[in-house]
Amino acid sequence: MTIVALKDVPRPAKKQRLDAIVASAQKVFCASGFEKGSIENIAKVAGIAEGTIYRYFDSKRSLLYEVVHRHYDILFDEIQKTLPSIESPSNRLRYLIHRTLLTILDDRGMCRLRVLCRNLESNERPSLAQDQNRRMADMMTHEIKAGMRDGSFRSDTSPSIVCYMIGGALELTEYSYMQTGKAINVDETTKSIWQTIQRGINSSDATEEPLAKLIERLTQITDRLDPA
Amino acid sequence: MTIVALKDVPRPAKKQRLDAIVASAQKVFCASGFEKGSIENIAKVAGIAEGTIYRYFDSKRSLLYEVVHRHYDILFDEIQKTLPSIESPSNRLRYLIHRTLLTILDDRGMCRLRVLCRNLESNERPSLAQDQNRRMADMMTHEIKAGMRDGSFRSDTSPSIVCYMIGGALELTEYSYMQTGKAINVDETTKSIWQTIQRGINSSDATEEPLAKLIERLTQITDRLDPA
DNA sequence: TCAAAAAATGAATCATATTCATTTTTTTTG
DNA sequence: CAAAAAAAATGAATATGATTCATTTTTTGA
Repeated sequence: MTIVALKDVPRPAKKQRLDAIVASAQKVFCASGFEKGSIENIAKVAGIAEGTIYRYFDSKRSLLYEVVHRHYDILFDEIQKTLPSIESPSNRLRYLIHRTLLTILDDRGMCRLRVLCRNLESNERPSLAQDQNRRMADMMTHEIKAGMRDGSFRSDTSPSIVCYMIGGALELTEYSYMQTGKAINVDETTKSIWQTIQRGINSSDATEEPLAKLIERLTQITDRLDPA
Repeated sequence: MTIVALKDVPRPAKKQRLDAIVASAQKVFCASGFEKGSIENIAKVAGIAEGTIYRYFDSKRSLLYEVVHRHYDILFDEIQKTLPSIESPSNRLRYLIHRTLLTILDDRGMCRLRVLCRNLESNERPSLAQDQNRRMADMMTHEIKAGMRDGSFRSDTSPSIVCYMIGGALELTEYSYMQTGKAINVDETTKSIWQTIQRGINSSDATEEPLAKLIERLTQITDRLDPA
């Protein structure tokens, strides 16, 4: 089949065409995966020739990167806007967990692409994909350090390891959702992750209440021993 | 170049040839990665024709799976032998973390293959690669549940999430090592992961020591109030 | 020793990403 | 406005590398 050129319809602006290519790529990659999703198909969906895609992108892979990059940009923009309105490092960290889980649940096709991007063999520079992960890791690390500074987290906490634990749990949750399609209970999962982390790194909390009671008792006894 | 057939050298046994193919594949994949490591090259290293590989394996991918599968078999065999000699669920869980980190540090090339296998697009059955992860996850889950039963871990622990947190932290550590090549401090990392998890899921522990001191004091005072 | 059967071979096939000479459209200029 | 130059798009041709298969070589066993 040959595409009939309607001479009266002007070519779309560069930006528009770029957007169309990225959108088609997202559709095709989400539906068929990266390997099975062919350039031929993407071009067909965008209604253009294969060669045209290569006027906008170096390679199939850089097209994938652009799809994922745009996706993360939207997510991070929203997070940047929300974070300042949340009170403590503790609550902000909890929000990051919760928000990530919402993103995962939002679109199973995108899970596939995110996971793929993370682990695509990157012969290239430090790769865009990793940047995105580091960006989230940096936000988490930032909150953990803030919490350590203001005394709400233990000072012997290793920010990077805690960050790995949270990030890793989220990745495996995403992976499981991608594979099984079984919906995540976002609130429940947030609670589980948060609870363990919190107990692990909080300065006091759990210990505080029973200790306070004991001290109260001690004081009563002391008062009796030493009456005014 | 044509390989000259020396008629007097008999063909190696099937098992031997299989092993040779797998060994060559491991060498080539570790050195060049999966995409760049060509069947042509693997055949050359094994000293056989490309076609021969396809008499032993369906596809390039199933060859990769076999490489990784054998690697995990060796690891799991050793773990199975060691686990029964370790005392409590707590200590066994700690051992699993430590042992995994040792494996990661052992061979950076294999990190590449493990990571790759985890995230290769699997159109196939529940895929071998996932089996291996599940196997480790099952061992961890088993210990966590045992700890909950015997009262050393909190009963409101979510085994799967704790497992994700440990496994995820290990995966990200591996990933980081694979990318940067910066050696992991195995003992230090084990301690960091374990400390956080332990505080997060242990029934008492951290609380115990200060409480014991308080009780000691209380007893002293009571003794004074109530002399024999 | 010779006829099957099994194994190995490597040239041919196939599937796709990528390139590039040609065509179409847009912009510039006289 | 028309023609020339520049920019964009095209899709057939190329390149790469996995996979197949008709043919050759080796082994088996009667």
